[in-house]
Amino acid sequence: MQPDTTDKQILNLIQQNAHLTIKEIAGKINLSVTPVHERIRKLEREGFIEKYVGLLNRRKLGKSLVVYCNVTLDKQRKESFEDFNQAIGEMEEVLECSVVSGNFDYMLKVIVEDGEAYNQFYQHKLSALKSVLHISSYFVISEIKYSTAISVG
Amino acid sequence: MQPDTTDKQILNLIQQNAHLTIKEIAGKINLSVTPVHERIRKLEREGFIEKYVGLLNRRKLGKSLVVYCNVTLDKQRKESFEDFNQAIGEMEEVLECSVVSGNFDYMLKVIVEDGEAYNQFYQHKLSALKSVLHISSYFVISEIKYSTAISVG
DNA sequence: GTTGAAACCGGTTGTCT
DNA sequence: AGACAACCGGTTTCAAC
Repeated sequence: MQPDTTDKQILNLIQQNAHLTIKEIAGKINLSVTPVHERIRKLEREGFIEKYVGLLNRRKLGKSLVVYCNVTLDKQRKESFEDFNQAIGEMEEVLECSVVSGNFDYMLKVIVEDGEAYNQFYQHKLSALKSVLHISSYFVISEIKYSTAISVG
Repeated sequence: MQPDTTDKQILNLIQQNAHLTIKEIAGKINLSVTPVHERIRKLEREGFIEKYVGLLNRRKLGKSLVVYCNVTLDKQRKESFEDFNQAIGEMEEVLECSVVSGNFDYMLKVIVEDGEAYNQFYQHKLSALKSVLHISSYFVISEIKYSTAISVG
């Protein structure tokens, strides 16, 4: 079942602020608490809402450096992809990893303390993987925008 | 003030699941509710926890295509950066945007319905910006990992 | 989908150690 | 700083419309 307009309003509110009370949501969309409560449970049950998370300030926690990496694998090797995917899944420094089209194979987003920490990660973890052929690193100098909210029209 | 070990345990739990009750958190770290409650309020007040959000399933909502873009600006133009930053901030398709080191200027993460929607975005929004000199697009074929949780050691 | 009521449970606060 | 207990408010379920 696809969400109707009311469901989409609720989804938009929840992906902005998961601490809104049902009362507050109901007020914003001019409904009473009962249907809002039912709709949220349904959206959770059917998987439109995957999870609720707290977003932390990485700088205050000492994670000042974000790096995007382009990784190319050695295609000659058997099961390169499975090995790589598994290893990446276990690396806490890697927040995002996707297979992409184009000149290289993977796009990664890595978060670490600083340049030295990235050097450690690069040398001892990422380039240490046998399936990795080439890596290009792009250091984030300034974060213009970061959002987890997709546009729900 | 930097978070101590107990604070870090709380932060790790909250960035995994913002719907844990204080009781549940207290149980997991062998404390009673009072100190857990106080610590969370402090972590919020001091900005270690920035916000609480619901994460949606983009595929179920019809947003099947993720594209990473490398954008180069025309440096000759005055105020290219300010113009570009402002325009990007208003584009709902762009979830992440950072200034990066290297061959190009910006790394973007864009989420849209499908190839046709990306084409519309590319032609009428992104490349329509006067400050943009060059764009390279990398389509996500498979998402291996996506997390909002930074490692809090 | 709305209202109202009731039970329940988590958040919140004060007090004591 | 943590434990305990009491209070308050939101959540959840139900019935009736």
